[in-house]
Amino acid sequence: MSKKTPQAIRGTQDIFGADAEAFAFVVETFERVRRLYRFRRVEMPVFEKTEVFARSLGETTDVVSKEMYSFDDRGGESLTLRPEFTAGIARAFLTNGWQQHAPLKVATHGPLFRYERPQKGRYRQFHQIDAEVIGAGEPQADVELLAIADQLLKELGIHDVTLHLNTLGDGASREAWRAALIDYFRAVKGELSEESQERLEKNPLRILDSKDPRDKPFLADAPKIDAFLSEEASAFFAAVTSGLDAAGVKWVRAESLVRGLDYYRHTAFEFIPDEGSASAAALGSQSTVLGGGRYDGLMESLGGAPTPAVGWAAGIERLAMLVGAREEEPADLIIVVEDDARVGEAIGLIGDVRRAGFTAELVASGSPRKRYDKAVKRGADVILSLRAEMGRGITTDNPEADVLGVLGAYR
RNA sequence: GCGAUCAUAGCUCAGCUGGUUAGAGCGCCGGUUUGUGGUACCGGAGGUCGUGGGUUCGAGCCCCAUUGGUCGCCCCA
Repeated sequence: MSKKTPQAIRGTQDIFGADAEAFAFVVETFERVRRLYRFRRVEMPVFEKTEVFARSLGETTDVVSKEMYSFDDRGGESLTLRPEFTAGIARAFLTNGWQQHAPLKVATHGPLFRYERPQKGRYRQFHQIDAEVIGAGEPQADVELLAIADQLLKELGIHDVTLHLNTLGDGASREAWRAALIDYFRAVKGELSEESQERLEKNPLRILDSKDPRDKPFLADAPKIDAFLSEEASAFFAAVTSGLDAAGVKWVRAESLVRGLDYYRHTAFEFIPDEGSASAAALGSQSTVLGGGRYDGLMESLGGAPTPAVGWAAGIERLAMLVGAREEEPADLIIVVEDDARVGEAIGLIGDVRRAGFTAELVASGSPRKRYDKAVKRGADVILSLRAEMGRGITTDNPEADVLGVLGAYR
């Protein structure tokens, strides 16, 4: 490595070849499925004023307090590279008068940035697909949002992940549950892991997620959200689950599934690989492939009117890992110029072929004698070789290939 | 922020307990062979062994630091 060449930034990736094809397959499939459900495409800025994230995610969250790429621009304003989509979309909903379109179903995808230690399925610049339904307070919105997620995963060929579903209740239910959890765990604080002792102050719901063996004995008897649900909240959850059943979306109840961000209410969910499955092995410790929930409280934190909303996001890199490497498609035609005098002829011909809608590649460099072999290695339906002597220069394993029609005179 | 582990050619790796000019396969470039053919052979380019210090008569190999990769904790998609 030359001293003069700068290295790529830690946690960024240069995606190429079969991996890039897998990435593109995820995005293309998402675009197709999103149209099926009539989610509207939106393009969002990659950066926002820092307060957009600070206010919506909460100053104390890990994301805001230590994972954001924030900087002052030349005018002295603090800006931040988006660490997630939802806050920016909520801001746009308020500043652009998108209320008039409510309930608004939108979808987007693109890069996000988080200053974290990279590991399997986790990067500093990563990419997500994202779907949100804004201004819809009824459980049917949750159901539709989960149905699109479920169909997307199936169309990607991912069948060994399951929807883990929970409810956090409405604001009052959630607060009562939270208080009960704090009481419960505080009583045994000394026996909890260091992490959980800290979580007790910052984010007590997260203790339920703990993998530490010291915490495990206390988890089973911890207070359950179901005991604190208001009548409305529990009716809401029942409507979501029966809607999922009607839609044919398989799910399991996950009582310890919580969200780190405070703005979540009611439905919370993650699609997680089944234990022992190929997808579980492919993802390592980053088990969640798609996650989200209802965030009825968010708009108010940004100064808007109370607005119900649900959404999810999924990591494209993680989905691409489950899809597996995909080979680039071979060309319909490769033209090999074995005689440099015929390069002009080749350029004209390949233009005709491409305008006719076929994929075509030209091999006209390197040792003329090795060009044909190079073409064979790359692979194509049809290889046309232009040599010094005239004569048949076409080889194909597929005599029915449509591209042969364009090549009439060369047969 | 914490921990583990790795870093030799474009790629995948070898390099014995530290000992002369650092190797292989693949790939790349050129040539020969074959001549409708993913063949075989010959040759070539390409490495200050991630970087910087140190120990030693001598370091790719040992020590320290640093950067980066990989994996885990935290957190999260």
